[in-house]
Amino acid sequence: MQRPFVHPAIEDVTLEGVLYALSDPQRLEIIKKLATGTCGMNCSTAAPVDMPKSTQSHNFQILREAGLIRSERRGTEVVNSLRCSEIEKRFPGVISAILKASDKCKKR
Amino acid sequence: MQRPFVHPAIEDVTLEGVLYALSDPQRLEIIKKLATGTCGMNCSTAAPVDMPKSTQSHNFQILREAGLIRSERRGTEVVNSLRCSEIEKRFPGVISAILKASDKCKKR
DNA sequence: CCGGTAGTTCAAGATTATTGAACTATTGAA
DNA sequence: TTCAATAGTTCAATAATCTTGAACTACCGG
Repeated sequence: MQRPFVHPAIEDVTLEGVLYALSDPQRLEIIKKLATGTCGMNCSTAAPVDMPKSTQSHNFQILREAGLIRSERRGTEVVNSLRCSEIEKRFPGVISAILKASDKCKKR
Repeated sequence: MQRPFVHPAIEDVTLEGVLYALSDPQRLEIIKKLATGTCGMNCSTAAPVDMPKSTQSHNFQILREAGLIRSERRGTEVVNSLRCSEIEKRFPGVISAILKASDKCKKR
């Protein structure tokens, strides 16, 4: 068996951790993509196309440990889903404002 | 004369840069302290007491380049003030929600 | 001109990020 | 059940950043 995923309890989620996790453009892209779909998404689907797999793993780990996503193994893949509603309760307005603002920054 | 400070135009301020700047607990402290006062504040006053001066300079530079503060030399000191109203216009709700949430995280 | 105050710059060591390569786990098919 | 393919993980090495003491610059008051 593989090492199980660790998810922080919502009360252990820190604002700094959340902000840090979202401060990377590629990680923010992942969150935005997860936010579009209603159900979970595997890593390769949620990540930007050009992201190497090892970088994927690393970034998903950061998002997970920040408390932004929940990851579950389903056979050969990992299904990731947002914990936005929890975080919205803990830090009202933070995630929603960031997601709204992120559309304004479409650079490429 | 010393190197003059560089401030990004508000339209060049990026969400990622703002989030990254605020993701450091000590930098967030600086912003919160600046937010309490109505007028500007010099670096040593705004920074946490135990922060070495060179670290101060570095952190203020990051805040400045992220677009969060404006710095002006006034004789021997540097007066720093928030650019929150500009940023609030550019990224509505982001800064205000973060500042509100940051009170919830009083750990130490 | 001197001493003190406020910050800056530099350099070196310590963290952290990035990613190719090798590996593990699971599934579906022959 | 063995094989190959798929989806991620782990490791290791390099690259990029952060942290901070020490030396330096700039300004002010006397």
